[in-house]
Amino acid sequence: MKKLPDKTVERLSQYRRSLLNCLANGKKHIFSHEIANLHHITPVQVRRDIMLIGYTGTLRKGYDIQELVDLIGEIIDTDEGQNVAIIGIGNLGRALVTYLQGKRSKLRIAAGFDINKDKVDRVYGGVQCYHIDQLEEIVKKENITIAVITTPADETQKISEMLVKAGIRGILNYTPTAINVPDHVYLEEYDMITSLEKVAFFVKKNSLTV
Amino acid sequence: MKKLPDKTVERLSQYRRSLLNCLANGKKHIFSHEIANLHHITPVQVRRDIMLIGYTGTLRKGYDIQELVDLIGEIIDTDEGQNVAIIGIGNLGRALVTYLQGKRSKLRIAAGFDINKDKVDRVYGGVQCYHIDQLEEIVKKENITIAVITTPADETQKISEMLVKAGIRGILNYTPTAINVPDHVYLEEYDMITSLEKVAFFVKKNSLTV
DNA sequence: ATTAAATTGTTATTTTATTAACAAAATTTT
DNA sequence: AAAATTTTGTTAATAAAATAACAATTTAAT
Repeated sequence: MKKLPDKTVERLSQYRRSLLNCLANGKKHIFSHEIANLHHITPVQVRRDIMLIGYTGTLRKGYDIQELVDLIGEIIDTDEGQNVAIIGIGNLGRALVTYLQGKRSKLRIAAGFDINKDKVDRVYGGVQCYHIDQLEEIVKKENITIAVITTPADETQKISEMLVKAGIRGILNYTPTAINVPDHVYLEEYDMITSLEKVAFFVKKNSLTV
Repeated sequence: MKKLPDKTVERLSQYRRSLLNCLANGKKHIFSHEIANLHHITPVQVRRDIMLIGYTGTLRKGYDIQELVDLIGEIIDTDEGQNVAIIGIGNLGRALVTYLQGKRSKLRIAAGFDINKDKVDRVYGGVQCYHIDQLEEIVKKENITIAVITTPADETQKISEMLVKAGIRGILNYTPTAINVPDHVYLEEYDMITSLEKVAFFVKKNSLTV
């Protein structure tokens, strides 16, 4: 398979979620424009994404939802699934646990980590919380490959070094501080304040031009 | 001012945050490559962004941090600031309140909304929580222009219609369900599960090719 | 005083992502 | 049975974003 564009990967994940929804409602087939409407994008983009993963629908009947879901699964997921650690069991960490629960995903939150003694050794939404010092040990034991950093504090770079050392292969960083990781670790960063300021900017701009 | 690219707006917000940090540490000037290092991007991109907002540094001395911060503020912020509502005072909503506190931002979280009777009329991190039925009333009273949807549930489209009706001009949607809004409302959507699945995909891919 | 190094600002190029265009085939309508 | 419509798959065109290239200029080094 040729290299999938970043954005296509993101959209495939989203398609799958709404396709699972359709399946749950007893729907069997779907047209590109239906998928497009669910994600307010164009039907062409949907067809192009689907083309890129080598699936073909049937003319005038659309795509077989189950087949498409399965294929997206083959592309995105690993057979055994992947284990995720949440670093920082604050509000955001707990929100993530909630969001993932019941999503019959191949991603399993296998552990949480914190420095707060009150949180360590407790269970949050079914996730055991360990002290950050146990990181390496637990990452090995639970075969964790992915970490989500949700600490509001500014220890981020230090934490990321611990993660890399422990053998983590992908990091999703929700901290406002950007971090540096070696090439073999995939890094995705997202900053909520920036998103909010972006919305604010475009609201301001629209107000001016209207 | 010519139209700023989306991505430039995002980066300006991020630059400002680290520049404020520098200021707090007593730093007065900064080079493009220093800013670049803080955000692991290239110096060219930094210079280009700064060029687009019409600021010029001094050769061999870099950019005056205070001036740059002020200019970014002029571009992103409004003079009076903007008021934000959080829809859904769950974990994610509370995380946002925490993240914004003490960030001396022009964005003020003016109200929270929920349907849970236990949450209504309480104060979370300094933010008063109202029942969702009071939305229109409070939005007018507090002059709220921006809403962040952080409900995990699937009432999203209905909520977004309420927001539009109440006069909201920009929405940041953290729900996994995409929503439709009229053209005059700016919409930004972000899906945490998708980000996580994206990381998982690239971790898998790297494992295969290495 | 000359040369070398560092740094900005800007234009040009390349890459990535989106949208448009359209042929091919299945179905429906006339 | 022929024509019209719908829908896919794919190539071509456009737009957006990132990177490279490089002139201009200041400072530092020789």
